[in-house]
Amino acid sequence: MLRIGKMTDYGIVLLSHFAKAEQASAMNARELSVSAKLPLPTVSKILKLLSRADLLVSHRGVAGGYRLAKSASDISVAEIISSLEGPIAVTECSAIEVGLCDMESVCPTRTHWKKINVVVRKALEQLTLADMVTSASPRPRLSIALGKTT
Amino acid sequence: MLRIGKMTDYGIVLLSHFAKAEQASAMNARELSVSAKLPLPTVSKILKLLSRADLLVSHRGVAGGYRLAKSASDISVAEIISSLEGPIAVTECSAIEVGLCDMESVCPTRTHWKKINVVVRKALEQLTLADMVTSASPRPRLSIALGKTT
DNA sequence: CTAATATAGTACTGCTTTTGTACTATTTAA
DNA sequence: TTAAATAGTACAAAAGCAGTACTATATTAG
Repeated sequence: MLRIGKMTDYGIVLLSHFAKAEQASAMNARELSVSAKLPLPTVSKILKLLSRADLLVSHRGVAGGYRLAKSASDISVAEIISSLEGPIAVTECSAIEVGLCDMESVCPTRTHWKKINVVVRKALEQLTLADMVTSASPRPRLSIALGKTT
Repeated sequence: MLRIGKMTDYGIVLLSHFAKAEQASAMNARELSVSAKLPLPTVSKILKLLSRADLLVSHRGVAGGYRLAKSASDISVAEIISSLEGPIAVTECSAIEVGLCDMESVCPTRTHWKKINVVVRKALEQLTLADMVTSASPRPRLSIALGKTT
């Protein structure tokens, strides 16, 4: 089913709130919890992760809060996913390097994941937070050209 | 982490065996279990699913077994994934239609998943089983052009 | 016609992952 | 100095998935 976690779902929702009110510099976790109707601890957790990944800038203290670290069109969906769920990889054995998976000698084509990952990651890098907020473009026109190097 | 289940992993491995020996009409579950070094019950389960999805053709009885239903270049990775894990969708609320998710009024951009799904699915439809078997093309040259309809 | 072989279907158990929460520390401004 | 807000860590509960076993059905061989 190619699942991405709920955390990423929430993350995009929260980031969308920032993107829509980009002028309002700072929003704190409680405000967002109310406006997004998500539990506060969960919101805090996600905002934390997003700021650690430099998608949000945090400001602590009394009048603190979070704000978008860069323009919504400069934040790719790939970035959002990898900050909330780790590197984009379809299975463990292709996240890092070759040679970790001890079954590599057994299965002749465990390299297939690398190919799949490349395709998926490229696709997600094209989508930005700005695209997510745009209610227009019901179906983004998309063409993928896949040429082999052989 | 964008996880796809192990079942799909195994499925691609098994299908690769068929693709490599495409002339050998039929292979049964036990043979494949040995050559792929995967547990027999698991192999059976996967082959069953793949044949139900018309990627393999089954033949029961004494000299029975499975064989590829069509050419490896006509089997897309998207097909393989959806036959082993259900429809390709990143979350439940975008698998089918709009209107199921009761939070749709709350979150202004729950439609984001639809956009993400379209991009990912398109990407996976481009990759075929034949690509998986090709040990050449270490990094498939890939260009994605994304134009908005607005 | 019977027996042997192989797939088809179903149901169940254990485990891993992920979600969600709570608690404590640290920073900042009034 | 105090209050407000983020940072960090640790943990418990729940959901999803992997893997196995068992039974039924079909097909071929003798």
